[in-house]
Amino acid sequence: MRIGEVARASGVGVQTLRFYERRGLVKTTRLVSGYRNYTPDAVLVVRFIKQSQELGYTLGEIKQLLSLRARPSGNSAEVRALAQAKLRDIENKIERLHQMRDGLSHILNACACGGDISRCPTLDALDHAAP
Amino acid sequence: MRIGEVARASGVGVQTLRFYERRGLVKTTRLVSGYRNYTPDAVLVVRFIKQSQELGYTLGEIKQLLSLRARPSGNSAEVRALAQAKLRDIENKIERLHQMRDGLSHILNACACGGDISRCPTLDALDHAAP
DNA sequence: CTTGACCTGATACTTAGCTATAGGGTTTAT
DNA sequence: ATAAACCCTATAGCTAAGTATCAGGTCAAG
Repeated sequence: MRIGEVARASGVGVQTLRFYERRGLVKTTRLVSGYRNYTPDAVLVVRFIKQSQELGYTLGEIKQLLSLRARPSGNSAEVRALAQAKLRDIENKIERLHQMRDGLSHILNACACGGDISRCPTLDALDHAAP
Repeated sequence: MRIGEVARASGVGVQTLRFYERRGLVKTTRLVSGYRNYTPDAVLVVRFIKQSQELGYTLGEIKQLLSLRARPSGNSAEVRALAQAKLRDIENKIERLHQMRDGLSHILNACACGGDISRCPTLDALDHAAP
């Protein structure tokens, strides 16, 4: 695939793809013309990058996550430790989102203010999301 | 509380607090001297901001989340709709994190590669996180 | 065999979210 | 009453992550 195709399929601009390549997030080969040649897998990688960014990861962290997928030969203990660390991190985020969700859904459902949030007596609910 | 106190208690710099005030995220009153006067609540707000950022929210979105807590008089239907939208957003994030977690924990546990990730046959696991 | 859509690298600009600096006023302890 | 530790505004600078522009090279269709 060429760069424009990948851009359309993954919903980013071509500049962004070149930028990701410079940052080592997406690999390409080159045609004789100099054109970048992407495998269809690149589309998945780019979508993964975008998803991860929305979940609060930086490009540096995402590069690490992608390296777990890239299967470096040897040194599997190190890779395993990284995967474990990332797993803990993800579970941490999930828990904090649960707290936010509970705070918000308290406002929306459990509270006895009859739908009128402006007169809700327990609106410190969101504070549970800020421990 | 004065700005330095709030900064220490919430783990950010005083510049950051002044910046948050300009962006309308943290309210203050002023002493005759011109010094900012914070309520202890500001510490919770700042921590909430930091937590939310790590979960992928921008300051603009966080301002909206905080407005749910600020109890604007009247117009509760609008506030309720916003809360509902944010709730959906949070549940969406939780789901995507679950997918990432499952992909990663597959690598770490369920896979029959005996701990050697570099020879794991099903390492497209992470792709499930990139739908 | 040229036109238009595509690609190249290099460079510069933009936005978000801070962070630092300059030049000064306030408060508190000695 | 003065030094240290705090505060003020204003302005400038920084990093991350793009986004735009320039001056060209490539390729498929007509």
